[in-house]
Amino acid sequence: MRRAGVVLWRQIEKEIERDIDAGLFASGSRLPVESELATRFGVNRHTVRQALAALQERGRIRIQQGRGMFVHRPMIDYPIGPGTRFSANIERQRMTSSGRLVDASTIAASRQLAEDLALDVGAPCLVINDLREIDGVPVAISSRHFPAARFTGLDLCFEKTGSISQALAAFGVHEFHRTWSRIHAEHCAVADSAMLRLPSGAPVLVVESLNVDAKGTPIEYDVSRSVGGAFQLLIDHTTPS
Amino acid sequence: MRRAGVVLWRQIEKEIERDIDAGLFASGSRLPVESELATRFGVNRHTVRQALAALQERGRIRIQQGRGMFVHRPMIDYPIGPGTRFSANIERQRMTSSGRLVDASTIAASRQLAEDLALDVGAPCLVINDLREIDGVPVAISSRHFPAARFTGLDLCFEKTGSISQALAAFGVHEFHRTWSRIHAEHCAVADSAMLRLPSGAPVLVVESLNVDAKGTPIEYDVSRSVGGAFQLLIDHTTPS
DNA sequence: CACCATTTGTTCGTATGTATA
DNA sequence: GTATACATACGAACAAATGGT
Repeated sequence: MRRAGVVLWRQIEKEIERDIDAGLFASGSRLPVESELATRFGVNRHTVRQALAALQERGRIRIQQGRGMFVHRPMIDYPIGPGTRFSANIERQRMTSSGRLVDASTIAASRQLAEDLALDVGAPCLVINDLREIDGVPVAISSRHFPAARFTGLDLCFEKTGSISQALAAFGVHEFHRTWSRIHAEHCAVADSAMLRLPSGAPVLVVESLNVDAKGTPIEYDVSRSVGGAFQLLIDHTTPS
Repeated sequence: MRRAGVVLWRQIEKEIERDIDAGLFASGSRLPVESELATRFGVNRHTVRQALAALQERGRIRIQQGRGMFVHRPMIDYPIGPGTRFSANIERQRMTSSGRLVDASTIAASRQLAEDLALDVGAPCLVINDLREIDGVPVAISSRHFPAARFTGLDLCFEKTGSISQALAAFGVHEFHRTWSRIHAEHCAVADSAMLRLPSGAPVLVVESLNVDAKGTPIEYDVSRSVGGAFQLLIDHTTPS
């Protein structure tokens, strides 16, 4: 197990970090106590301590004397602006992201939805719910609303490609950008708690947004609910684009 | 009681709305059942229903068959951009806002804080904690960090005026703007739960931001924790200013 | 699982006032 | 003035959803 050329505590540091990344320890949860880790890795307690100190230095865990060690999964930076794309944001941070279709249906536009998508009240809207995962862990549920008249069959296209951008391209929309975002926090609805693997009542970050095509016509109204500590939205007020 | 010239159900709608605004029913709490309201107002159940339907249409209550009717205090729209100011945002929506100093202290800049405020690590920083209230209800706690070297005494100035803008003006800063914002959701810390009158664990919206003066020098790093359903941040991606 | 009470939703019918042609 | 259409208001009964026993 022990690789040559790399000091022991570095190997242990990497191994613990892998466990954290794999979701073996939830963010905020307690790590096993030092002595337990020492026996697991078959080394002295001092050796584990060196690894743990390094992890704390890099902000991966928080050590509190007398209480324990708590894993600290750093939030994923998520810049939002006109050109926001999910996968690109995540993959820039060396993580794998995937979207999975949960269900699709057609509803009649409510007053608010009609206003956002510039439709008549009651106009048919295609709703696609998809679950976004990062490194295999579900982090967000997205409810995407499209004018059904223009995008019938988009759900099938999305299911095949797994990407909204590609699905939209199949409908002739090669370019689109975000015009506004609305953000608030609420507690997780029971319906979502199962899919996001959260206790009902846990905080979720809700981001609503509107995408328009190159001509400025609204094409997608999106409500995305993400796990509380998963994302940190970044907004740069200096650059317009 | 019945005014002439205004139809009955409109009068009842207004009266119920007044009760909600007066805080007679807390946000999320159940309204009396239809029959009870009908007898209270001395009208038929249909008449109350019309009033209630109108209130739901305007988003003031949420009606659920079999469960009841629940008051829904709408989120306060809070546009964020370079020129974001708290009081101006709130007072635009016909509410009274006030800031109250909780405490002030001087700390040494951490690595992150030093980076944000363009200071050396360990440089003294003035921290002002203030509680923001709307219509007398606490909605947010702000932790404002200033370079102590430039702004010693700012806390006293803030305590007197109750406004950061005015306090800064006294220090020769008449113009400042926000360069970036970082946003995430987490659950309420025990320390804050008392002041925000929240159950510990309730969702809070955390907004970090950096203000710079006219020359682009960082003057204030701010962490604001607001009650989950209180605010809806609005971001307009089309206008840079 | 069935059963029940509570509460909102829906659909009849009836009567009245008001605006319009 | 009359006829028509529409919104308002009341009454009674039943349907449907919810939550608990």
